[in-house]
Amino acid sequence: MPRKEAISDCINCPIRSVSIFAGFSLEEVRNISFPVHTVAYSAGEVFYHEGTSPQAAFTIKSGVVKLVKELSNGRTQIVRLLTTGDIFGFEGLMDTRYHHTAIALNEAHVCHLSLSDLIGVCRDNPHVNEAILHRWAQALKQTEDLLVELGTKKANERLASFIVSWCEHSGMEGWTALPLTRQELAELLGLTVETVSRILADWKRKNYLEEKQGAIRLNPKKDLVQQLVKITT
Amino acid sequence: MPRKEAISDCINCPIRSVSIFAGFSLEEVRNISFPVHTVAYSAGEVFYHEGTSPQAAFTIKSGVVKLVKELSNGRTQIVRLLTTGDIFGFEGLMDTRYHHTAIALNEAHVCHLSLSDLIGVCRDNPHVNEAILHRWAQALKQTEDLLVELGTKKANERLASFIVSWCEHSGMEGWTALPLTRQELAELLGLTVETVSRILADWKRKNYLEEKQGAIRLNPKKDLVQQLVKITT
DNA sequence: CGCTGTCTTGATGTGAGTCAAATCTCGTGG
DNA sequence: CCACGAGATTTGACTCACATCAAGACAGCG
Repeated sequence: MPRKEAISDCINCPIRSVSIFAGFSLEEVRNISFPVHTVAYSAGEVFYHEGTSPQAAFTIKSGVVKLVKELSNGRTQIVRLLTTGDIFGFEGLMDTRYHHTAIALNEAHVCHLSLSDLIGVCRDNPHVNEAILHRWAQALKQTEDLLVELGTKKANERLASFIVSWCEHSGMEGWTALPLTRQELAELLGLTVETVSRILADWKRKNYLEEKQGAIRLNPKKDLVQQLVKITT
Repeated sequence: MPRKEAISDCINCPIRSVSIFAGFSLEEVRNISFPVHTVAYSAGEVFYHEGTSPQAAFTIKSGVVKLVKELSNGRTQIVRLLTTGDIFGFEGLMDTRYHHTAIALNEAHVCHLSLSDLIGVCRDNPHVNEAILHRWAQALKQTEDLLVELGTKKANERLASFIVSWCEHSGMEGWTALPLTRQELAELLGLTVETVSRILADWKRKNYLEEKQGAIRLNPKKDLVQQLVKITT
């Protein structure tokens, strides 16, 4: 799997303001003392496997990444979805194993941060430290929200609130890329492919939403979006 | 609700070694510059409500605490169970609202740590900082594990793996206190009271486990414990 | 253009929710 | 110390949402 690599231009990084270096001055960014590489991964490529020994952490410049846990019996749960600005693999700072398998859902560009380098930065720089703490908090919140979905809602409610929040997250209005297969939606929401397919097909028939090669659009006629949201409660 | 309070004797604290002050020298502990109170809560008492403004964080000296999230429609999800040595309310360090409602499941003794005091300690002391980061990581892992349970397993499997891990957690062999009502087991595992009751009744009939006023014991005859674990996969 | 994998749809089974009632527990006050 | 009542637990009968099994229809790609 030949992968494009390049030294990152941190100074002009478009996501610097949301990265863990957000608190850095230009000066400090310039002084980042270790190499940061931008690496391209294509859909389906694995960043690392659950249980293996952590070498690196990543920041997403573009693309969508899933973190999954797999049971011995083959059942799979997507634990978190990550997009631009999100970081992953940082459990390597605290633990000797990765907690999930990380896989790109589409063409993704990420910054590769070697953990051995990162540990030092993290220790020396309170900004980074705090930034990382914030990310953990955020991840926990996200995970808890998903937990509540799975624990308290039924199939159509889960799907509705996921779709709606996914579309909102990316600005709403118009087409939103949704690089998840039915299978993956199922693995995220604790359902089966068939159930997801049926519900989505139903909504398309009812004109609640449209779908077009990996992108969806909620029908702007308000009451239809409401239909979805209201299910959510 | 009259509640017993007392200034904590941090030096001789039985859980100091697992607390966020674990890395402190005796000297440092002696110098903790703010008052730490030990407070007793009785079963059902609320530490704080989701969405309210954080005033304090807590460390459990004894007892069991549940963190719950409630939906507008009345459905409730227990997000995490906490026991001796665990901390909660620490999202107050990062956010302006508590993320859950915290409730004592039985008589509980906790150390009350004022957040305004804690912020300073946290900033000044890398040990504490790291300890807290560790707790976040731990909480995330725990939550993810529960998420996987809810997303991939069926009723009896969820209940089995919860019971087994709960018993293991507290040393196994013999009776283990289980201060959860059927309702609460249901709210933890995304089930209904009736389902929990039925499964448990069934296991008791089959002699997989015994129950006696808020305590359970897995039947030591190995194959029966195995029954439970094997369901778990 | 055929193949492979994804998606849709139908038929059927069943796990678990719902509703309702009987029974058990335990704390309270007489 | 016992009786009472509120809440917790159990149990049964019934329903329904979702999983499972099994074909087709439909891409996207070599």
